[in-house]
Amino acid sequence: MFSKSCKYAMRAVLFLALNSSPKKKLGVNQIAEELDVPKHFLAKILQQLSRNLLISSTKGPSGGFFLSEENLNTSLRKVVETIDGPEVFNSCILGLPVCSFENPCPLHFKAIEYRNGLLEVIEGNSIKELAIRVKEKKLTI
Amino acid sequence: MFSKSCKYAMRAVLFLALNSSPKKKLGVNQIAEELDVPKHFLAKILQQLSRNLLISSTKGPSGGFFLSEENLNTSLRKVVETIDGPEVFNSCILGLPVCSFENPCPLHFKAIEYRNGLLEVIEGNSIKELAIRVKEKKLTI
DNA sequence: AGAATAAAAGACCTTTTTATCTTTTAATGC
DNA sequence: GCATTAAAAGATAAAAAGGTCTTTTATTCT
Ligand code: FES
Ligand code: FES
Repeated sequence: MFSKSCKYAMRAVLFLALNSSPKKKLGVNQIAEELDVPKHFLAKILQQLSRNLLISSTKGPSGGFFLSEENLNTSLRKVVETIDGPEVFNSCILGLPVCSFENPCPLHFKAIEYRNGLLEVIEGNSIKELAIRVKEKKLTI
Repeated sequence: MFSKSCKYAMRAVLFLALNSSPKKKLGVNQIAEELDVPKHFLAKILQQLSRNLLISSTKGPSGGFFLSEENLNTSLRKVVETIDGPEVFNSCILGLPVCSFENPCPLHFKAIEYRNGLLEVIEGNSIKELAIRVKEKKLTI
């Protein structure tokens, strides 16, 4: 479903939502260590998210990555689509050139159900809301 | 979710279920052309399935690939697991080292629902049954 | 201004996946 | 037995994904 980059991205964003703020920025090192992902690779991903204004960052001493209020109020779907492209939620699970109700593959209806279920979670909630849920339900990221 | 190889494999198997029989074998060329997939690549995949006894084949003139009655009565899940490995339906959608009820990620429950829905289709039906459904409902493969 | 810090950017490198091409082996029909 | 056919097998190559390292740029603090 999601590329590794995308998985790292989602986890990092949730981690930032839970552990950073405009006055408490985190360096790649900390994030990478905490999530146990390769740090240079994560840096690339975070830069990409930053360029696309999905996360915030400042350089220099006491700089780092964090989520602004605006960042917190967007959906994880944007993060996913920034990394894996807009087609992730729109392509046939069997690889047919188009996924449609008119020309469904044998897995289409189940697959759609699934995709919609996931979208419900990552689009129906803001990053802030997801982070709250993670904390309350002690979910792992 | 599935690798390209796996997608080709699933489609090819369904295609064989619909268009071949022990007395009507199909060559890679025909299958590849019909499904519009790279033929040499498909050949490799079919060989792998054949080695694992999920499809049948004979060499020589009037040889080709086909499904035996036994092949028809197995599940697509075996095809999937032969190509993509047994972990496809068992790994965390966010890439956490383990996927479990005890340590769920934020997408765990929705993801599980999805996976189970897909499994229902590809494990709850034999390849033969799936093929019948494809024909009746005019599904695309 | 200058030193220190941390992200941004860019150049590489490695591995895996996807794809192609060639040679070998087995079956068929004459 | 020989020519033909088609899969099996193997070797190679191209592309994409994943990962590392180095240099540059911006910021902060002294
Ligand atoms: S057509 Fe295959 S998932 Fe929609
Ligand atoms: S823990 Fe992530 S899908 Fe189960």
